[in-house]
Amino acid sequence: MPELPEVQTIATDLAEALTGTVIEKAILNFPKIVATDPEAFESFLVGTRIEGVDRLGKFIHFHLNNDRHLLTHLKMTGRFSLGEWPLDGIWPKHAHIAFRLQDRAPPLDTLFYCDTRKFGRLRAFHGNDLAAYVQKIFLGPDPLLIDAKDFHDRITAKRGRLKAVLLNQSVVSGLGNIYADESLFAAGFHPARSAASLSRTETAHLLIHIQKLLRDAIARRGSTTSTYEGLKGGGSFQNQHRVYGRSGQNCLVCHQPLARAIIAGRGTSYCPTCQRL
DNA sequence: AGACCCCTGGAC
DNA sequence: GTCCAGGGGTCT
Repeated sequence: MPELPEVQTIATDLAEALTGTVIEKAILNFPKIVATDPEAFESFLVGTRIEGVDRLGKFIHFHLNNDRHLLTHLKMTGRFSLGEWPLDGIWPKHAHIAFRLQDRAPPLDTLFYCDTRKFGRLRAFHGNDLAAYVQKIFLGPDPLLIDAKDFHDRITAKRGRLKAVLLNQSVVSGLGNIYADESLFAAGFHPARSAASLSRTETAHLLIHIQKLLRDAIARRGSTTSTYEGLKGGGSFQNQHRVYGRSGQNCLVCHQPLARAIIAGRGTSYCPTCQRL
């Protein structure tokens, strides 16, 4: 499941592969994957040039010319791949959109959006509409850019358990299940602790661990799991996980068994000894 | 805060 | 066949 480091890796790779490229043609194989008007989607894109690709929380943001924007959320299983324009209705498995790239030769003349579970969504916007959409969903600041005071104010303003608050994209945008569990372990906080109870010192400590974890994970091109695949293959940060996917195994610090709970509706791995309420 | 929903594939 | 994976929207 792509989270901030995986989405960052994909966006960086897309930017390198596609900046300056014109979208010659686009076809939808599964219209529901487009959350804005699917009828208008293809003509919106035809002839536009990709001027850059970056990340907005867990969204991938394609900057197009003429103040047009394409926002993609990969959710659980979305991915991009390069391939050959589908002839005779033959598409790669789980490919839902094809973007034909100008001045590229087969078999790499097409960008595909693929998504096994079809949870992901693409949205096409003109500039002002993009800003309005980001406001509408209350997308919070990036955890890599936020300062300690703003982080403290946002975390402690929410009632609820700390893990649930970290996963709330309107508090900070980009953390998912893996990096929430890993950062709580690294910082020594119990996932069920009340978010509002953290002191200034504690939120500062937590933020330092979140940022270090995200930077290390980006440096390793993210975590490869059963469902994440980047444009150029997976990352290697899964080898650094200390709690995610390890419940029942022993804590690498205190050697007691890691526990599992459901918090915020998500499977949660933590060390009951090292992470105190 | 929790339940359900959107979906598919892999583990058992 | 049943359960599980879990981002995020929606409803209670």
